[in-house]
Amino acid sequence: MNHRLHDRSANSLPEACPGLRMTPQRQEVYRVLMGRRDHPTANEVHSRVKKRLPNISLATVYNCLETLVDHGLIRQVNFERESSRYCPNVNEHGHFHDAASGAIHDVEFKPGVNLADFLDLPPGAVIEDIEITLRGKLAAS
Amino acid sequence: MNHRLHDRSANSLPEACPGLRMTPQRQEVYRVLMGRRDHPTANEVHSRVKKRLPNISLATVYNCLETLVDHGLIRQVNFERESSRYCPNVNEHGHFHDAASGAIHDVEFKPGVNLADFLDLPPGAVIEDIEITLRGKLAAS
DNA sequence: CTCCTAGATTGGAATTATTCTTGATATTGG
DNA sequence: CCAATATCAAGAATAATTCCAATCTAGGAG
Repeated sequence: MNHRLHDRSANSLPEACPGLRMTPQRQEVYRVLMGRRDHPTANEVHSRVKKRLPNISLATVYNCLETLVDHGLIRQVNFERESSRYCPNVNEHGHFHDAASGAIHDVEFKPGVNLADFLDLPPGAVIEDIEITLRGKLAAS
Repeated sequence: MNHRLHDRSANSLPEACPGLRMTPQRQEVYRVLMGRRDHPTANEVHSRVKKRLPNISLATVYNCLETLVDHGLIRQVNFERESSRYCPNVNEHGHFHDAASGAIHDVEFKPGVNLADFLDLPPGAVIEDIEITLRGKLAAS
């Protein structure tokens, strides 16, 4: 049995993340996100985490999420003005929001595409972050 | 002097918009948005509108903006969890947020591009709305 | 091993954008 | 002109998130 690169099994934080102190709360918030790869809100994360850490506060969940986002371990995703959602997929990617089911699907870029290929960027623009959100329906296939 | 198609000079609502009752408040909210094509928040719109309609309430500005959005005359734009901003450009387009100046630039699609050309959409996805937000800096050119 | 300190956690209060409610006003069709 | 309907204003209410002050905890220095 060999190790896959970047195989973060759903149980642990990455062994070393510089400057990030590991705590049971952060560990569990991260575990919960990795375990079910949907896009929960802070509230939903709180509910899930409470199964193992019944006394954790919502404020702490917010803190943990913010810390994990700051360290690039998870991503924060916003849809319209709804509650923020959190996403363990740290690759550059977009989201498709299915209006019917409410489900959110990750949308990957096709390999080799470049933003400037399809967007008229302002001259001199250096892009640091991309957020692509699509809303629509999934036709019965 | 001939009329350009869709030339909405900065003074008036489109003559006819089915199902939309014109009122001084809506007129002025729209006028203000067309007059300065930045991306003001509801609060900023309120300030600007008050110059001509000193008694207008913020709630009414919110109502007017919502109505105009519902009728497709303006677009509502959200950045992260900041206040919503409103945009008189109703073409499909994205936004570039300059972190340094705070300015927001419209970003048009290059002609002829198709979403599915660069994104791996879920099978059967029918896109109804696209939101593309870029954050970054404008390098001195 | 114990103490000390920086950082983490908690619960609740505070904040902020937005929506809701209610009563007053205005507009339109008949 | 009147009734029905839509809009407006003001302030209360809501909901997500952040802030705050008071503990708590882990890890290093001694």
